Amino acid sequence: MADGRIPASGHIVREAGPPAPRRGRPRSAQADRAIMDAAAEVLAERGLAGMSIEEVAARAGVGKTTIYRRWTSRGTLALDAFLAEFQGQQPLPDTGSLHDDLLAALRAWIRSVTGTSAGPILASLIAEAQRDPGLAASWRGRVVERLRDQHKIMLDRAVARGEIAAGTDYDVVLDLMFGAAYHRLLQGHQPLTDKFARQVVDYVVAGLKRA
Amino acid sequence: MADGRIPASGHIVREAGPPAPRRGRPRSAQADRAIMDAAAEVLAERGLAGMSIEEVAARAGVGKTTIYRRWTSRGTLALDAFLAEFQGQQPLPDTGSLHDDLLAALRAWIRSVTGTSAGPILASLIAEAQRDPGLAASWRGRVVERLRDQHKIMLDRAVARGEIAAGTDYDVVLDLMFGAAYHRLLQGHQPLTDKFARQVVDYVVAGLKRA
Amino acid sequence: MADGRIPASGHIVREAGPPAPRRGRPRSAQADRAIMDAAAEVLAERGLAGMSIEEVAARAGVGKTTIYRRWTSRGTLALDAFLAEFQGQQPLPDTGSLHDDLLAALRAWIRSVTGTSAGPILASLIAEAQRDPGLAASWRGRVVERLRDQHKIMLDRAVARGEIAAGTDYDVVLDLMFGAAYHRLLQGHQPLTDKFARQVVDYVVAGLKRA
Amino acid sequence: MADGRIPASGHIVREAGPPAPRRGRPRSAQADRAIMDAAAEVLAERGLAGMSIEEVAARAGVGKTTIYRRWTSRGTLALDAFLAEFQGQQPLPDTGSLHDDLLAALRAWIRSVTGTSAGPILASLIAEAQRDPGLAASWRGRVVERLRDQHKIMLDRAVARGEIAAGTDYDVVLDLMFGAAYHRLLQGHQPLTDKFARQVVDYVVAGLKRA
DNA sequence: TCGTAACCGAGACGGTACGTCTGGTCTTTTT
DNA sequence: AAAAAGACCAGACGTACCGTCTCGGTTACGA
Repeated sequence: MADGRIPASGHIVREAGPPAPRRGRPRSAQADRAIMDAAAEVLAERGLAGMSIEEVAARAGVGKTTIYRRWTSRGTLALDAFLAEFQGQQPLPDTGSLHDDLLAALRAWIRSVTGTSAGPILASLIAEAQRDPGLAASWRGRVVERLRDQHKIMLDRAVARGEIAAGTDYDVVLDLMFGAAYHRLLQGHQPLTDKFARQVVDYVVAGLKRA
Repeated sequence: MADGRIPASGHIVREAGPPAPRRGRPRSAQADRAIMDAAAEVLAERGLAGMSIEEVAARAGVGKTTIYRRWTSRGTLALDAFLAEFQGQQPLPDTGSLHDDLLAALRAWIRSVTGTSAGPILASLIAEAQRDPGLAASWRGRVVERLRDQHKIMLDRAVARGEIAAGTDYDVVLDLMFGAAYHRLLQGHQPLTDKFARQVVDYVVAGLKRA
Repeated sequence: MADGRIPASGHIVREAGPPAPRRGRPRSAQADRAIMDAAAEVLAERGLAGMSIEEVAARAGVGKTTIYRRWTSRGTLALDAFLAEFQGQQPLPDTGSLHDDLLAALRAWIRSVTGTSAGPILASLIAEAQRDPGLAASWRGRVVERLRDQHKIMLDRAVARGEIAAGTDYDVVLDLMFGAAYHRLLQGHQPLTDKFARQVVDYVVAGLKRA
Repeated sequence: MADGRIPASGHIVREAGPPAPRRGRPRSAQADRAIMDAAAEVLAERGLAGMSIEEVAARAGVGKTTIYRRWTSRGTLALDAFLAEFQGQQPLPDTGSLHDDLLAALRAWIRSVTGTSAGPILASLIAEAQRDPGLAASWRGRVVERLRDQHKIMLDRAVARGEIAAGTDYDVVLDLMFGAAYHRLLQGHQPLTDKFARQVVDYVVAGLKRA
């Protein structure tokens, strides 16, 4: 599963059969919300490095155990709080042209990352994932792969339209495009401008049509 | 300067004039070496996340202040220990063809990153740089820019040979290529294979010639 | 009442009248037994300090509330578990001589306290009573006073036999004798030997006849 | 040693020889005082059961580690704070008569225990010692034995005067007398009155002269 | 025979305190 | 003036229990 979220009740996971009885007091949805809100708040104020479980618990008016019961680590909690906002800001454009689709997608990403507090948070989540294997797995499964699946649809359409060759390696194409963008976000050696977006897409599409 | 290393003597930096008298006991070169060795050792064993100043000091047989006197943070110490090995493993190929130059450079990078302990350390240094502005500055100045300057020489040669256009934006080209590589290193969603290196260089060069 | 045991049903205590209707599901005698057994087990293994309600509940296969419904505190539960064994090990000797009666009583107490697990448990119950007023009251009512009433019978008999004066302050006599014994149990500065028992009784009886 | 106090510096204990160099920063005497004062304060306010290391640290304006560096447990810290006041309140009377010496000593003990906050603290220290072997050892060594040595001097004098026999077992005599007093303190079944003191001493001295 | 009251096990809840770890600083003596 | 040593304050960590609460369900009585 690898989503960092700890499932309710210590029972063995059931594959099928009746809907499972659910014993004991159910998890409080209110606590859930309070924790997520508090986490998002602290995250925006101080970043992931300055976010302690202790403070999130205090702000949410919740015991620390109530957090530890749901998330395995600071990182996975932050990921959930982050995705609540970031998820859905990444559209799946359909302009009829690969070039314009990719450009729209990249622009949306850049806009999220430079225009909101998402940029540094996203960066620090990748950073945290380097030391928290559980978060790394969640990150790959819930962010990287999910976004990538969306983006592959654009490439599928381009193949269907005959714009690019059928055997194209989608992963490499997307690594080129988003790798460049993540590179600038993480290293900070150059700004994430709109001109950059256009240049990247131009190069990538040019390479695709030639290759 | 931004190299994270703290210069000897707390005196005001002298611009010119006599070679400066240097009062008091000079810094121990032996302590220097012991610290670097200990840091490299811990770094290899436990990674940056598991490296505490406390332990490095203990292993080096050195007081904590002796470390704090030389480096501003855990990250800058780790950077120094890292560069002692990584520096120089990145060659400046000159094959007479842009494609082969880029491929050789990327292959060297991938070899360092997958074949030695440098990969995870490099990743964790980038991670640490997200929370330590001093390290971020050092990282950009001593790693990113330095390597980039090397790589730009390859592109200069290609322009001179007439392989690519004169106005080409080197930064974007290098971001595409190395961005893709860093992307796979940091996200871990796909492996850093030789095939990947070839594909990336093919795409980038194709795009360059077309654009 | 002060016995730490909580009576069934939250109803107002009735003074007299019909035998009370008793509505709702009656308390499970099986749970009762399971709790007492589990408590005795943990008590023997880890002592009172290492006995948590949580673990007793888990071992007894019982919800924590089922325990809290019956006992006001860890101490009162432990007292019940303790008395189940200790009660009845303290005989009421009747040898025809005060000296021998007291000696038999003291010997029985010392045997319980040194020969079984009762010693440390008894000590830790007195310890716990210092911080739990409810337990302190129960302890006095159910252990100290009860035992004392028994011992006073021996003194009554001695008075009847003309062995000691009629006005003798029983409390002081018993405090001397058992105080010395408790002292050694709690401070551990000297062992509770049979010789000690004999000496104590000798001194006390000598003092009684003289005074 | 068994005094619960942790000696400074991690060095091996030296038996003899030069006064030892003492490396590193010495323990702060100011922190020492602040901790003791804070502990005494909390102890008086809430008793030992309500005294947490956390609060003592906070009140003393000191890090928790600074306390843990000096004392092995809550109990040994409390003992130190307690003895700072209690020690010295127990005189060594010399009236020329065993009866009057013992009475004066017992009265002084009762006065300390009933007239000041020492009573409940003393009781809770004995209680705590039942679960903390380190405290138990300190308690025996620093309180019980020390006081007992004082009291034995009174008995020595009585032997010298020919008041009591030479072979008298001092431990039993003192257990009788102070055992009775501790008994009332810990069980609370009867008050520690002056009449009680007189009766106890009368019985004990009567027993001694007869035996 | 049904409703209602009190019980049952499970487990989540808000808290407190634990003892440890590390960070970065400060204070000694020694070189 | 720098070194090694080690104590200093601060504060987060993750855990253990506390005593309470909220579920779904059971058991007995009395209407």
